[in-house]
Amino acid sequence: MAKKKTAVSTRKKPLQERARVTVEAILKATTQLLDKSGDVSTNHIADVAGVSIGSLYQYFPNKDSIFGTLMERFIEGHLKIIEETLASISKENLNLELTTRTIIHALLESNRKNSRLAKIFVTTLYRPERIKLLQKMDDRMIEKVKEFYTPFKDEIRDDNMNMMLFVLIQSIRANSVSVLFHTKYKIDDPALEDELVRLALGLVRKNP
Amino acid sequence: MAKKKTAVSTRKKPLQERARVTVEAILKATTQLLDKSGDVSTNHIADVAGVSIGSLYQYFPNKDSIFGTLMERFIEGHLKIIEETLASISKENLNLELTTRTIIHALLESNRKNSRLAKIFVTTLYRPERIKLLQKMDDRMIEKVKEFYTPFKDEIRDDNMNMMLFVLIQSIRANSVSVLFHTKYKIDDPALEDELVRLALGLVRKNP
DNA sequence: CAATTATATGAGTAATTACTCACTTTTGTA
DNA sequence: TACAAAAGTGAGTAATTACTCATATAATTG
Repeated sequence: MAKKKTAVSTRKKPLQERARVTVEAILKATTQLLDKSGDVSTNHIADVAGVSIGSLYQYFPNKDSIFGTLMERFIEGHLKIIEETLASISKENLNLELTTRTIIHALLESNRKNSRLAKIFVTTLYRPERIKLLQKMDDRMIEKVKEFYTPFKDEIRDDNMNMMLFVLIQSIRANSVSVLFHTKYKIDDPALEDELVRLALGLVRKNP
Repeated sequence: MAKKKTAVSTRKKPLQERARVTVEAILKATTQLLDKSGDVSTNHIADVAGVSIGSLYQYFPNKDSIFGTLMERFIEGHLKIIEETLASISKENLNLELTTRTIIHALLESNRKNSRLAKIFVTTLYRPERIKLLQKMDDRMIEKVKEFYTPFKDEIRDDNMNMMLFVLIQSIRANSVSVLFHTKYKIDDPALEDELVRLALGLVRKNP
């Protein structure tokens, strides 16, 4: 069949190490195929992963759940980056511009390294079956960034906080992903980082 | 067959009025289906359009070309909005903030009214077969916005001009589309417009 | 009013493909 | 070692679906 909705994940959780290897191989193969080839059928995924199609369906209830898993990982990665930056910044000598730049740099770097995942993100994100996940993840992002900015609460605006952060997050995400598709504007161009820092500060800073 | 690449558009151009009606019906039906239903097969599109599948293939060499046409229209619409705003602004009493707000307002309004098309845009844009079109359209957008800002060249930055405008365009586009998928942040929330205006000015204005 | 060209039709088809299931092999453990 | 549970296999299948083509109708033109 071409389409089919299987009941929500009643599949096995991998318990043994070899099973975890299988699952990872499937995810890796999917990433590769989504990036390169046109053929992202489950059979082909299984082939490339060096695994039988039966094994694939032991751990993923349907094809879409593979994409879903990849997407969750992508956002989790971003949340983790913010957390780590949050933890690493020195509590003395706090500097709004510098910490903003640090986090933007880290996000850009992450998208550069995981460009495949990042591209898949944008091509599979805005599908009806994903919207809820998207909203939940955006909420978490906003909370994290809010936390990130608390040490600077005297410097930043407090009107419109949520919308402001929403716009900030969307902008950084959109730019750091869309450059992956462009040849003219590149993710490792320092000018991109500069513009995003300027964008962020222009948004969050109180008007003097 | 599930996939097939037909030679590039060797199809008929609609000459008579009835043929143009047919083409429009197909595009309209496709828009509807992409927005609502899961079934966007060509047969179903033809059904909803009230047209035979044979007619569909008289004017579209393959399924994807329908999406391509829709996408071109979407961007053409945005370019037109900028042009119109450009034409309408009074040559005296030029005001950077006001004109920026005018154009952002118009773009948001356009996306609100054509929300279906806007959503399709984002879900079908970043596919390998579209990237070239995307780049060409982004280039045109940048040139248009550059033109838009020439009357204010004393007030705005002139370093990094292209990257600056690229980031600006991506940001406005991403935000005005992504809110269409969210329930919490809405496209007709005045706060969104405010944030985008702030974002734009923060990016383009010279540092005092 | 032909003759020509444009438009419309839709049953048929060849490919593709998501997923199942009956079965085998491997691993953990009592 | 025996047994159960976990993991792995892959041929088979039922749907789906993009697209063709032989044919019919409508509009245009001379």
